[in-house]
Amino acid sequence: MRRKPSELLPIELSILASAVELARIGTSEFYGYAIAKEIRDGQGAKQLTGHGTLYRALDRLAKLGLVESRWEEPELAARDDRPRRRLYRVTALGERALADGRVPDAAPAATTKLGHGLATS
Amino acid sequence: MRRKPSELLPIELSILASAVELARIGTSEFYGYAIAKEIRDGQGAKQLTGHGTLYRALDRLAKLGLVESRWEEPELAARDDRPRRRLYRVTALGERALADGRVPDAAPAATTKLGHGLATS
DNA sequence: CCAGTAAACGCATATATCTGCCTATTGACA
DNA sequence: TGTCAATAGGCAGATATATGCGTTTACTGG
Repeated sequence: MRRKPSELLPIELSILASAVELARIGTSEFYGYAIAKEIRDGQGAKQLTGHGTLYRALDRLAKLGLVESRWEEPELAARDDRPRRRLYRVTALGERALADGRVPDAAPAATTKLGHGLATS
Repeated sequence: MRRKPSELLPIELSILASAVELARIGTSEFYGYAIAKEIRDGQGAKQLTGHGTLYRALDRLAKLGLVESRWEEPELAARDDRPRRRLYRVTALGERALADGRVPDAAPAATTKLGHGLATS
């Protein structure tokens, strides 16, 4: 789909919106399956059929630095007798991205532009 | 299907056989999914389509005392990054059942027959 | 021997995450 | 503007276990 790097896709917006809403309610961390259900119920992104799409979207958001993730403590999942969850939280960058509706470019070549275009790796 | 209590069903025989074979090789404990694959590959029980059938068979074997189960340590599953397994091992009773091809009645009303027929619950 | 019923089976789905593979879409560039 | 390529989406399946529900099978009792 040759993504435009500054724009958020509908599904990504849905995720961030759901997550921020959850955080407002009091749940600071979320996980894929729960978001999937919420999006599906709310018709957020015209129904995601499988879950693959969502998990890949989460990967993208993580790569963009808009969310952070950690694995749930294994004992907790064991106690609740269910598969282990990967817990996500929206970063400050993520919140800004949602508010702006666009990705604040993480490597700010915008203002400073050191060496203008030199490979920073 | 109105089970005859003394007989083992094909799937139950398959499970016990696979498990005992595994034990002979050196793996004393097994788990549902692995057995499912082995049975499916070996055409043990004319292909089990879903896994529900197998897990219920395992429950029955456990209830009969032919296998024992325990949950895998959560940290181990976490380290291997996969869902937690329920580990089974064939009991002595189970081995005997497999050898005999029938269930040695667990509550031996056979020989002793104390009080002949009194409710033992 | 036949009817009634208990129990096993098959299929679907829930819980959770992730990957592969093919298709559809779209931004970028000529 | 039209083509190319990068990427997102969709479907399926792997990893594990478990339950609900309708159908089928087979045992048991009359």
